[in-house]
Amino acid sequence: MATAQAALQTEGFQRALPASLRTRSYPAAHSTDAVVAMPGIAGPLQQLGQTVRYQRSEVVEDAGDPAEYVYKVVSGTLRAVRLLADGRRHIAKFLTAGDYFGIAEGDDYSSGLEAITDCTLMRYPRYKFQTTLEADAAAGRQLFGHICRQLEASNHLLLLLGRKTAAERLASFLLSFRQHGSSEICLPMCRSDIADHLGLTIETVSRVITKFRQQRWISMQDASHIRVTAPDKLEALAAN
Amino acid sequence: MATAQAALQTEGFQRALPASLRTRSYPAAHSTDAVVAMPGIAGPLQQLGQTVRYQRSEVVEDAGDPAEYVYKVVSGTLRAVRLLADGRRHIAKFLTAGDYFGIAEGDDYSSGLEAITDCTLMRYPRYKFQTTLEADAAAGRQLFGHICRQLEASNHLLLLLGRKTAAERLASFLLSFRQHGSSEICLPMCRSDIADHLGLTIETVSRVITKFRQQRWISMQDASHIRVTAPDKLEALAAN
DNA sequence: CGCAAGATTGAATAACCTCAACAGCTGTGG
DNA sequence: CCACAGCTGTTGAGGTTATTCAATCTTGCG
Repeated sequence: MATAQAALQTEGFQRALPASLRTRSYPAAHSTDAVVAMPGIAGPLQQLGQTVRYQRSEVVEDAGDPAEYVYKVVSGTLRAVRLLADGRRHIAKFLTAGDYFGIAEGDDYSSGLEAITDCTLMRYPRYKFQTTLEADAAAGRQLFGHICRQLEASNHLLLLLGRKTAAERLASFLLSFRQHGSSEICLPMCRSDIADHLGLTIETVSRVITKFRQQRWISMQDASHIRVTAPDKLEALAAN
Repeated sequence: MATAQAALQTEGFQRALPASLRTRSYPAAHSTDAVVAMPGIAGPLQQLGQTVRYQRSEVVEDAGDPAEYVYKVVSGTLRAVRLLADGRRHIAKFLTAGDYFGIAEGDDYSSGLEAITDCTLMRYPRYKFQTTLEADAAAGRQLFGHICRQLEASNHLLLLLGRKTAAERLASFLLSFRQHGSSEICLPMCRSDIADHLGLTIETVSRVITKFRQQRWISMQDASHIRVTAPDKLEALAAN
């Protein structure tokens, strides 16, 4: 690894470590795994799942670890994280209530899962999950649809990362967090999470948001509470 | 559309049309839909599919059109295309033999499908496809696995587009086209397709490939036939 | 040959990143 | 209560990467 890096530096492809890596902290993963009784959830999966809780910043699963469980988010927000060898990070998805993690995996998790807020998850042993699904056609159909929507979301994000400007990315991102019928946006994640999701730096995220505010397209109570005052402008920028 | 664009230009978020749009041609979609007898394909789907052929540059489906068919590639290479309103383009995936198109769709195709080379496809009416799948659990499992791998590929590409440099993107791309055990790469697509897949311009793609050649990491017979002479260097750059 | 399309190369520019400083908030301890 | 440290977010200056614009080269084809 270090030798490859050195070789590259002599041949014109060296790359400085991004500044964001210096300020980011990865808290240790002391999983509590508190198992709680969970009555009254509909569906055939309820018996074989456990309820588990994690605190803000806890690591639920690391990328590369054996994929033993499937998780379903009950409450809270999490991030699905991928890392390059030198620490550059991408967040493929923010997970909220109803989202699954660990379904479309091979033997190992291809991305990590980390709690952004305190959260509650249902955890299913993967082999039980699969056999149960095969027995229940309706649940299988539902899950198939879920994966399809997730693929569509990924492909949508590909276009954003491949072809949109920083301002367009932020506009798309903010609008995607709008609740139906409200102009209030609450962002549970910090700027570095947003930056790593949109393929930008925290500084660029901050500057674009400042510019939106100066244009009076948004107003802010604090860094995580945003009101969209000119949705048409943002929609024109997002353009999709 | 035009008004939104004008409004933006007065407010500091205007964006010039990318140069690549000027040189790119979108051939008319005169679909031939030649139906050909196709004997001897294994699986329960063979009866309800038609074999259709398309020539280089023909449009199979446009993004936004009603998703009536599922396609399976028999031979040739195609591209799954998404466009922004101003013409910026992204290619989410290059499809080759065995790949499906149209499975994970809602009512409409979310991306277009265009033939890069002359190609042969199996075409299935979508409703028949679904009902057949529900009747055949093994085929359903297989397709589920296929979608999962596709989602994994998309997420992998997200990291590439979000966090990798131009040289790293090209290295990853070239290596992904290596056939098992061979150092010869044959690229069926042109530079603008590569650029739109990797989120770059044709000029940048060209420059990086030139640099690889100058470093003697690759050699080229012509623009589409590349021999990898230093796979270790490319692998170190791709870093994944 | 002459033309068209794709590919390459060069020079100048723009967008975004890096580095650095600072502001605001929160929790801790005296 | 205040001082302080640590962390997140913001802002400014300057640098780097990839883009834009433009010219040239290559290849295939009538």
